[in-house]
Amino acid sequence: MPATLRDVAEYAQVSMRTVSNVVSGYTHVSERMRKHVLQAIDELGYRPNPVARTLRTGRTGMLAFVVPEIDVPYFSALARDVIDAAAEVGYRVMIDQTGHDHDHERDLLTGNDRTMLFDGILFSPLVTKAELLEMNSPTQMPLVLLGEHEFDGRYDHVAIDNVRAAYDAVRHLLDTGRTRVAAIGAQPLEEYATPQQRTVGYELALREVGIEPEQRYARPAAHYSRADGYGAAVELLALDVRPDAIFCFSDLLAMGAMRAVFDAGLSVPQDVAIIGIDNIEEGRFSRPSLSTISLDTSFIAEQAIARVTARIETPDLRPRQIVAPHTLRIRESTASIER
Amino acid sequence: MPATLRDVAEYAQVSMRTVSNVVSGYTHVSERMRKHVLQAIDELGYRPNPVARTLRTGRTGMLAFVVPEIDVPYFSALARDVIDAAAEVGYRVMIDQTGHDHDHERDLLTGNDRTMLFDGILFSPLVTKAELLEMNSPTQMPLVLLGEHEFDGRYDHVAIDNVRAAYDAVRHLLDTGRTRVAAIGAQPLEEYATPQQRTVGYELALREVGIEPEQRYARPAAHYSRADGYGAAVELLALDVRPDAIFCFSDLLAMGAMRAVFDAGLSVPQDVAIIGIDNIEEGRFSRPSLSTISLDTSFIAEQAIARVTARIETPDLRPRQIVAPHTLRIRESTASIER
DNA sequence: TCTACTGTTTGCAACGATAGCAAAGTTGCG
DNA sequence: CGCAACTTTGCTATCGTTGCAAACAGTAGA
Repeated sequence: MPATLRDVAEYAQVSMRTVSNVVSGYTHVSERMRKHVLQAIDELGYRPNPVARTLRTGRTGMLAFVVPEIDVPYFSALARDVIDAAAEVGYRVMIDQTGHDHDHERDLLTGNDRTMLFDGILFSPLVTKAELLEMNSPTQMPLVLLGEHEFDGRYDHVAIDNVRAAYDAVRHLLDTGRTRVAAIGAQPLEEYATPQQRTVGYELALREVGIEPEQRYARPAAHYSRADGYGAAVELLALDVRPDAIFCFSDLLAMGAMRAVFDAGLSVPQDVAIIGIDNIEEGRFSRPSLSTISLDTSFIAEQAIARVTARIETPDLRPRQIVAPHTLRIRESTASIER
Repeated sequence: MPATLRDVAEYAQVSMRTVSNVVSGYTHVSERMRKHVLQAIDELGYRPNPVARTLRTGRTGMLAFVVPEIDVPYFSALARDVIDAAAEVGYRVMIDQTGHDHDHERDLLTGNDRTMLFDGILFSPLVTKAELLEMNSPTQMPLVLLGEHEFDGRYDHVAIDNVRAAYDAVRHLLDTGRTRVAAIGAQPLEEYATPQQRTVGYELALREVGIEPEQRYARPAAHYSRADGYGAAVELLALDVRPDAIFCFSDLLAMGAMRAVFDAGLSVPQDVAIIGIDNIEEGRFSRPSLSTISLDTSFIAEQAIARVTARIETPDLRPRQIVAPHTLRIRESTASIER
């Protein structure tokens, strides 16, 4: 049974209020009293109960970082930056994995769950646009969306310019002399904004050099996993006119695609160039190393934290859309080939 | 301002007590009344405040999964299984990254921090043995250690047999005809149990076939990262008598080591065989694919959850040490070579 | 010496939900 | 009609902490 504030007060022969003042660093406490109380605290091994404190103050000092799958390298890398950025401003971050579970996401947003344990939420959404719109309203929990951009201004967002990022990637492939550029990661459902936008960028770059996008070169991928990348690439390589480059919507897809190329007895980048998006560390050590679009995750994290903390202080801020920078990282997987 | 129990009671014209009975599924409530109250709850959008409930009942329904770095694939994969296993028994899991920060770990264990927000902790520790022993005592928070085994029976553990796992890995290298087997991952500080035990297994396997372990073939690694694996492998390859196999204490080290071998103009497995531990997905898609010791993470997760929930119910259980199975996964990186 | 003021300390209530208890009201059954 | 079982209620206490305002002490100025 841990010691409470009351125990300390009785033990030190002072009022609970004074003990509380000492604990929370209230200014008007004499040095003598402070010492006295601190000693009592120490002797009883007292620790403030954060639950009680939260009930009273309404603040938990914790943020939730919600992702579909924490074992996706991009998310875990981002999580790390988010945790660091939050620590800078005195918040702790708990990671919550929704696991492609719409119900779980809905619970979070509707406050069905333990949401009130957090002061704010950073959310990398999976659910559809329309659904999201109505959800957060009942709780009014400060919320910042990461990675999605196409919601109509009702929430704060931090994300890259997906159209531009895809354009830059494909443009790079074209610049190295490839002409049959395939894509992996398109989504049939139009509720998912990110793949939509990346598809737009992909087609834009192709058309700009006079190439009409071909339907059969655009393969869907359900989960942005290595396995999906592998499977999609196998299909692409089986086409009668094989692509000479593949733009993958994520590095993980690209890792799978690379392996599929090798298993087909072909070579990256000689036969097929490959580029991804995310700049995960795995791609720097792979063979060949993976060209990619690098997202500035620490920028994203810092902006998101700044935004959510601002909204905690001032709930009625106007929502802002923040665009994070991205840069092309050219590595071995898209090396130019002389013919 | 969210609705409270009192609001619901007033709105439905019933007592708070009755509302509480409905919410918590008390038996003696008529069907009519239940419907009536539920409707009021729905109309007001009432959600029980988990903080208040926790303060009253002492239960949060949440577990903390504490890891040094969430962006280490092994940890994020384990996190996933832990979350699933916990969901099975009605608990939610929050991931807490300590980031090699001893203070943070200490805070958690001493209850300095927000520990009381959780009913129990699953802990993949970083701190030294001696420190750990004293820490948890003040809080008595149910605690299960993952991945470490050498603490003297004061806590529940779930971990593989590290000596045996290392032995199996090295034995496999020897079986494929390699004789100069190096290791990456030893730790100079003896407080870290896992590397110690893996070193023991490594040396055991060597001696068993009459090879005396050489100091220069055992390289330390501070962080079990790709970069550390790369650096250590570069050093090994620069030796006048180059090793023909490398046993890495983690798959991540192995990925770095593989890249170092290629950068030195050599080949895996022809010139140097490489094996790791963890069986991360990355190693199934890498080129060559990585032989490894596979840990049964879902077993680890299930056992850990079973243990911590049991301890939540019955705090005075005798600590148990649970050994998780491991299996050798032979892939391309240790293929036999004919000479 | 008395007032004014700053600085310290305290008592009470409240945060929102739960639990125990006893009593009051309702219904069913013989 | 009376008794028992079932429902519903009001009241009060509790979890541990902090906000508010008042009370108290001590010192300086008039």
